[in-house]
Amino acid sequence: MNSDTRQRIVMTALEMFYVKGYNSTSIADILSRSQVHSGSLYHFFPGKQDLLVAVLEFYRDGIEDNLLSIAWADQTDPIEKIFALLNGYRIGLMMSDFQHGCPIGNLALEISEPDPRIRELLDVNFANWIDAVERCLNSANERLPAGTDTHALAEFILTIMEGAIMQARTARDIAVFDRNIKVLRQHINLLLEKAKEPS
Amino acid sequence: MNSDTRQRIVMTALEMFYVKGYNSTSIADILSRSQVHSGSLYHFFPGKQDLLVAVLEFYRDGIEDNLLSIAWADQTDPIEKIFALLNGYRIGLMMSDFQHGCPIGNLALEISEPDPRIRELLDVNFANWIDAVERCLNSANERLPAGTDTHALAEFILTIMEGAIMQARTARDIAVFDRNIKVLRQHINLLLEKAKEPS
DNA sequence: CACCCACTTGATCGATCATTCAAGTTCCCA
DNA sequence: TGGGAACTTGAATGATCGATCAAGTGGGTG
Repeated sequence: MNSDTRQRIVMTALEMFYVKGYNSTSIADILSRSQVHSGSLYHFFPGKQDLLVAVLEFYRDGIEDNLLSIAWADQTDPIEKIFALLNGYRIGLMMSDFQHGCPIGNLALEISEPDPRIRELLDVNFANWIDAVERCLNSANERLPAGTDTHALAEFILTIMEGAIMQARTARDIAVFDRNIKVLRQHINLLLEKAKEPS
Repeated sequence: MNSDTRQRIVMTALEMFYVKGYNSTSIADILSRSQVHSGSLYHFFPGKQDLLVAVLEFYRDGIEDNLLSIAWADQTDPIEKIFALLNGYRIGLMMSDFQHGCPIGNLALEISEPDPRIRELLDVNFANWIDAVERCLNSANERLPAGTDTHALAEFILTIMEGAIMQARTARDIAVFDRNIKVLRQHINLLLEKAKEPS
């Protein structure tokens, strides 16, 4: 099986869905960018939705190697790992002139009546991200107030990342992103301080 | 000038962009739903983008009367006004079975290369929302720690609202929204407590 | 009454959409 | 070496897209 062409299609689609969105990316766009002919694409994927499924699966399977391990390369403090991860998105925003946000977030808002497979994959991608942050928080457990709900806090951090990217892209101003991260940092600091207080 | 038809078109477009998104809503959709013929629509609007502009202007001009005054009807405490506003989106999510999120947020992520008018209107709509929340925070100024950046905090609250809606819609689970608001509440409480400390 | 102009009707346009398919080509295995 | 499966080519399809426009209708004004 020639998975070379298949992979080129998926990678091209990933990039284009990322930048233009799913609905605004035509099959013709993908074909011309990936130098593949329609027959080949439809040999591997029954339809456009199935291509989206493959893209989301690819993204899901690459989170560890392509996102976390890179962002965390030179971070040992688990709290700083979280901010390093957020900084990765910041860099993506700036390097692409605000074209790149979060691939999953874009799709999550765009797809209004998703195929169950797609909704599930969006969910799994969010869940994996939250899990990774939650593991960081759990590693810093003794520095946080007793009884801190680390899952809810990790979810909250994803929320801020998605919301901050949305606003920074709209304003085309990285300062919006930075201010949001700064307030998050203040919240974390308040938690760390509170944990030091005598109970 | 017959602004009756015009208004019906704008209201229909608002609702459909809200639920299906801009790209996924066709002119034909709007025509059949609003019982208007294409010639009439193009009499009032040169093109689809101009219709989106009208929708965003309509939304901008209605924020005070249609959003804030309703959410704040029986709230006097400025902090509680903020949570009442957030609760309005919560109700919208539940009543529409997760179809309604934030009209502006959806469009902000969907429109990748916006007409300058559109980007500006998205920005203004966000700015008005932030201003409203900032006014609440300023009203509660003496209860917050000295030197609190109320603009950044208001921006942060919008961020959380947008991110929380995104995740709750994807999971189709209101508990996600609630957990996010709960963490925000904890943050606000930490600020209120800190303000009471002797300096 | 006559004229005009705002507005409506609805058929129609070319472009683009996702998708199909018959006719290739390549390559592995028997 | 021959056959068949995997894959490629690229023209073609019908549907749908946003947009156009000539022919109306109706109400207000001169």
